[in-house]
Amino acid sequence: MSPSSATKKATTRRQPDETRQQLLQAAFEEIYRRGFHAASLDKILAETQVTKGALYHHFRNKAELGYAVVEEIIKPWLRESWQPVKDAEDPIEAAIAVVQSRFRTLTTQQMEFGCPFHNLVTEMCASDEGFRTRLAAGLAEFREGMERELRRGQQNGSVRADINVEHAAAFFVAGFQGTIGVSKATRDRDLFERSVAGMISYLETLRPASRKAVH
Amino acid sequence: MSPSSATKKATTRRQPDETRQQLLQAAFEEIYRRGFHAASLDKILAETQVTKGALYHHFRNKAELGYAVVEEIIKPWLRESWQPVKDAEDPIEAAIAVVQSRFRTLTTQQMEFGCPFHNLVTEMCASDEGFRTRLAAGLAEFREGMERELRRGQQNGSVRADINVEHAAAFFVAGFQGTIGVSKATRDRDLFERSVAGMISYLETLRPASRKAVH
DNA sequence: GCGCATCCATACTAGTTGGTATGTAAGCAG
DNA sequence: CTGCTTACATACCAACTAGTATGGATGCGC
Repeated sequence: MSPSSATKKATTRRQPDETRQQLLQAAFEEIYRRGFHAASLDKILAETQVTKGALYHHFRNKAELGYAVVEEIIKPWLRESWQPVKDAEDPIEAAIAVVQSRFRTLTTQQMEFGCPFHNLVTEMCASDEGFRTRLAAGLAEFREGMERELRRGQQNGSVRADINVEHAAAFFVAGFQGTIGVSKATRDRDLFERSVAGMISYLETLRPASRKAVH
Repeated sequence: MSPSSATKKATTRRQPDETRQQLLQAAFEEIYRRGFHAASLDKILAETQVTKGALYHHFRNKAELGYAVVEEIIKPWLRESWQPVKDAEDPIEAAIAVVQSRFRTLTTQQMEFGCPFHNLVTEMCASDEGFRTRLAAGLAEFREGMERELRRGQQNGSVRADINVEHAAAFFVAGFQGTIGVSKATRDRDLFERSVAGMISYLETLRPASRKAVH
């Protein structure tokens, strides 16, 4: 609009990669806030100042845009979040740290809108196979990573040898998703903290008795 | 359709209560399967053979219809599901039984569409305060009931005295919601079972050592 | 400079949505 | 039977949706 705020309108040059990234980012925000169905392409275009022709040049349809958001934004973010657990020698300790960090840095807005990954799982998996397979793969990656780390922990003695890592990993993933999901309804920070405390207590039960309450 | 199955078209009489119930039931099904946003009033009307005038006579708008579904169908169902825990002298035992029963009776369709309560929490809480307050109240009822029962269990010795019941109840509710939510994406019955097993293991840790592995 | 694929802009459409305006028939009170 | 409220029925609409048709500009290979 204003000649001074020249983004790419003024430079008149074409930057397809940047255009695509802008669309992805705006689509992520819109989907995160309103859900995929309610997300409006027109709103995304208005936000990015990109035209419909450009959008449909980069993405075949709305679903493909959503898939790209999952693959290129949400999944990498999920991987990054749990990276610390992979690098730690004590996976339980690291998992607790990630959970606590997530709680401490949780903004009001994040509590309001929940987890972008989990939101899409709930909304889209039943009606769209393209979303379902991609999201299921993301969950599997998360869960299998947790399994691996728990096994590693069993070998180095930081995780009890008698627990079933498959059960524990599956329930941990579910408990984490559920904790954020529930807090979305209550918007009660204290309640969220209690659930987190419950989860941490659970994680503690996975450690050998000798190591309990170390942190 | 068939003249024998005369509902209210043939009897030409007016049955407002029944009409309302039909609408609620059909709305529940539609919302459960497609989510609230994607749920189409026209589809609900086509399903029930009720006209738009009738619908808007009974409900002011789509949101009010949704609220009524929550209050009159979903919440009572939630209460009923966990009733056994309230009547049992060993709440952990009872909770495990409910969870296991829920797993055993889970249909393919239920795994596909998830938990109607949790679906609405995820989809609507951020954008609609009417839904949020109602759903938060339902969750609070569930959680507080669990707290009560755990406290009672502490008194009669079926629950460890040193656990924090507020933490445990909050995490249990979250873990349960999360378990069903995750299974919606994976559609993997074995994985769901693993998560349930993980949850049961967690519940076991809430019992006194003397009572462990009783069931 | 020429040709061509990539990249984007504008205008438009068909379909669906929730919601409303208006009319009418049932059924109870009197 | 009269009158009024409840309970519907029909027709319609404005808003919005994703998606498309088409035209033009950019920029790179040659």
